[in-house]
Order: sequence, then structure tokens, then C-alpha cells
Amino acid sequence: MDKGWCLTLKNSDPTGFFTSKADLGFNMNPRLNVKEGIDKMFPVNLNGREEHSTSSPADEKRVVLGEVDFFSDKNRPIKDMAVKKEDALTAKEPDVNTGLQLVTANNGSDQLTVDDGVSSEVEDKRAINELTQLKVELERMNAENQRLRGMLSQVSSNYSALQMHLVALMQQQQNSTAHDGTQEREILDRKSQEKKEENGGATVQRQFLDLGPAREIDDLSNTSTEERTPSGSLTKKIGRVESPESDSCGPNKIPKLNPSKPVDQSTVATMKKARVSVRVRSEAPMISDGCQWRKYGQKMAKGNPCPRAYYRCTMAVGCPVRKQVQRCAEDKTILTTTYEGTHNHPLPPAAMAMASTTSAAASMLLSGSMPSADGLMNPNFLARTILPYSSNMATISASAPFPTVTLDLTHSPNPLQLQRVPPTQYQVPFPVPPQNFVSAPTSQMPQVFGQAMVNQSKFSGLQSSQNIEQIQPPQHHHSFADISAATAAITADPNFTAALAAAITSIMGGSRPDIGDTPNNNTSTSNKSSSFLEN
DNA sequence: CGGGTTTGACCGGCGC
DNA sequence: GCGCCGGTCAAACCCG
Repeated sequence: MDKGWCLTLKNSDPTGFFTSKADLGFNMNPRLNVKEGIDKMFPVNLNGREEHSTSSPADEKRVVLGEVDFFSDKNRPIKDMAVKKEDALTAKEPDVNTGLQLVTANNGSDQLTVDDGVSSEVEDKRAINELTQLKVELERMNAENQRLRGMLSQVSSNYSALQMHLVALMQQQQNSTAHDGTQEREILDRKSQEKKEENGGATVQRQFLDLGPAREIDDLSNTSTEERTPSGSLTKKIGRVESPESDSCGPNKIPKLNPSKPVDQSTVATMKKARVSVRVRSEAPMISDGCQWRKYGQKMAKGNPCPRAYYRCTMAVGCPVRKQVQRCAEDKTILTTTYEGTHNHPLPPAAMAMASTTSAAASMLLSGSMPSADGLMNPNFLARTILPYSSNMATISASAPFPTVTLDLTHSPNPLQLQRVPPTQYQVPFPVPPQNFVSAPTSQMPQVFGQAMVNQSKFSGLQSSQNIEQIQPPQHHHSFADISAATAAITADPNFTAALAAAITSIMGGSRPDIGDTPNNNTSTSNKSSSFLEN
């Protein structure tokens, strides 16, 4: 026992008062047996120091036990003797019989500490108080958890609504295009249909071929970013990257395309080469992206003690999508997942977000502009176009053997940055009512991508974003500033950030980890990463 | 027994 | 041509 009660005495001989418990006239429980005289007691350590700092406003830390009547054996009341909190205390040895300890304040007043049942009871009381506080805190956190779950659910439902809306818009645009009788569109549609027949339903590659007129991309670039390629145009330069495998047509190769569209051919060839890397902090061996993967190899990469694992998608026979998973050599908590290729099959909702994310990023990489003269694309292009809130999240490199987009989710965006973003930079509005709309920066990326590149869409990410905005102007910008503080707090934990990003990525696909993201949608090695919400 | 993982072999690109 | 390296294959192995 290293704590006790401090009584304050003044102009008296305290040693004469408290030689024993009997002398005190009570059993150290001031609430039960004290007669009169003391109105305040507060706990101190046995070394005579107040538990609270004597230099801080510690009045609130004093334990006021109410009116206490006390008479010593000399019939002298001890009352109103509270020591000033700024007075330092010096201690004397506690009485071996009573546990009382006389301490002397600098102002000359004496104080007495009690080491017995009183302190125990007070400690119990304090423990109870702490427990109560913890319970309150726990309840608050549970409520917060429920609220966040509700937000995620809302975002999920909003995404579903938007997805349906987008499909409707696509159909509407297709109809209007057909009615316009645009020759080019008809040709594209016809060729698209031919490709579908030719590829046995593998239509996904066509998505990236129907990128639409370069004018649309260029127009969007005018509204999304002032940074353009040195040539001043974002006109497609697809075909600069010629692949020696462009004419291959193996089971994992891109089907050979109509020679009448050399641009498409090179685009498809490059699409296979284009890669999207996602960096997250995760202890799990692999992030959960909703797809089924089969590991087909593992290699030790040069310069990294961590092995690189190779996976291929097994959700459909012949799906060309592959991914590499490797931990960062510098920070092994960072997991880098590199996706390559495009799924040739329908995706489950849980996999839609990540797949569309990577597809959109790759599509932007290829359609927005290919590497500029210096071989390195402006790293802010994608970031400012699709990730207006987190320009530091995306880097694009075309100097590598394959053009690669890296989405770095290991850093939480600066919430202040969110508030500074002018409304005109919000690329993707939300056609659902805003009252319950919530979006966090970490969820913005999957949501934007998820909407921009729905798997069966024939729009590029740029087009879909633009089209939607034309129909439904942005109107929910205040939500971002409102939640930025909470977002900052949430994303302060890097692990949670990564988990949140992964989870939202999954959730944005239409399922929640607790109801829809079954192990069947993941490899056996990735199941661990989906349970963070329960933590 | 089927599906997934492991792991050494193999292949092709690339630089010297 | 040779070696390095990234990527893939496939037999062996593991596991439920």
C-alpha cells in the first residue's frame, strides 16, 4: 500500500493526535465514524506527495468526502485545514501502528496520511470510477463502431444505386447513339459485337478499346487538371509501347484483334503490360480483393529479402489476370499487390471495386497519355483526375518495363487538403440523396474507380465520370469537410487505414465483410485481412 | 480425391 | 554467347 489519506493540521501537534486509530476516534472511514472537524481529505502517496501535481490545478482531483466531524483526544477540532495545492510536501516516516504519516507543507501546516482501510476503500472507489469511465468509453466506442458500420452500409447502398444508375445511363447513351446514326459509333458497336463473338464472350478487353473520342478525354483534362503533357494534349498515344507479345494468342494471351484497328491491337497488348500496384499496410499475406486466386509461383526478387508470390485469377478458365504480391523490403508491413490484365468474366460485387480500380487506373494510364518525352508520366495526372483528395496516393511510372500505376494507400490523406479542394475538382458526383452520404478519403478511391469502371461498362473512367457530372452536378461537397476531422482520427492508425481501405474496397463492391465477403471470394491465404471490423 | 501450395526447372528478355 | 533476372510451368506435396 503506497497511498493514504492526507489530513491537514494547523498549529497543533499532530503526533500527539494520531498515535493510534483509537486516538483518531474513528476507524479511518470518515464517512462512518468521524464526528466533526474535517471537510476535505485527499489521497497522497506514502512518500508524502500529493497524488495530483502540486503545481497543477488539482482541486478537481481532491476527493471531497463531505462534511466530516472529528475531534481528537485533545478535543481540538481539525477543520478547514486544507493545504494549498501549490505547497510542496515533505514526508516523515509513517507510524508503524496506525499507518499514519505526517507530512509537512511548506506553508508550515502539517498533513497526515493514512495507510489502511480508508485508502483501500478510496482506491476501490477510484477503481470503480475508472471502471465506470471505461464502460462509458466502451459504450461510446461501440456506438461509434455502429455508426461507422452504418456509414459503410450507406456507402455500399449508395454505390449500388449509382451502379444501377450508371447502367441505365449506359443503355440510354447507347440508344441515343444509335438514334444519332453516328457512323463511327455504329462501326465501333459493330466491331465490338464482332469482338464479342470472336472472343467467345470475352468482352472486357473491348472496354478499354472504346475509350471514345480523344476530345472527351481532352475536355475532361481541362476541367480536372491544369497539368498536361508537354505536348499540350492528352490525345491518346496508344501504340507507342509495342509489345513483342502482341501477336500471341495463347490461353493467357490477349486474343488477336481485328487488324483494321491497329490502335486497338496495340492497346490490348499494352493493357496486358499495364500494371497497377496497390500498396497497403497489412499483416495478412494477401489483401482481400474479392477474387479467387491460385498461386502458381514464388520467386526471390533481387533486392528484396521477401519472396514475390505469383497468383492468377481462377474465377474463370483462361482469365488472364495475374497479380504479384510482395512485401516492401524497407517496411515489411507494407504489402504491394501488382495487378496485370483484365478479367474476362463477370465479377462478384466484392471483387468489382478492386478490379474496376485497377482497370480504370490502367485504362487511364494508357488512354490519358502515354509516357511523355522524359519517360515518366506526370504523376499528378491520375491523382488529380481520379483522386482529387489524395494527390499523393497515386504515382505513375512508365519508365519501368511495363507502365505501372501505383496506388499508395499506406498514407492517410491530409484532411486539410480535403477542405481546400474546390468543388470544381470533384469529379464524381453521387446521384443519391446526400443526407446520409458519407465518404472518407480512403474510400474515395475505390468508390470513384468502382463507379468509373464497372466491369461491363463501355465507358472509360474519364467518360463515365464526365457523363455523370453532366447529368448530376456535384452537390455534396460539404460532407467531406464535415467528416474530415473524424477521418483524420480514423486514419491516424496506419494499420487501420490499410484495413479500412481494403475493407471499403471490398464493401464498395456491394458486400460487407460480415455478410458478403465469404472465403469463397478469396484465396485461403487472404481470409485474415477481412476481419478488421470486428477488432 | 480434388484443389491449392511449394519449389526446382525451364524459358525468354536483356545487358554486357 | 553468356549470365542474370523475372516470370512461368509442372511435378511433388499438402490438406481438408
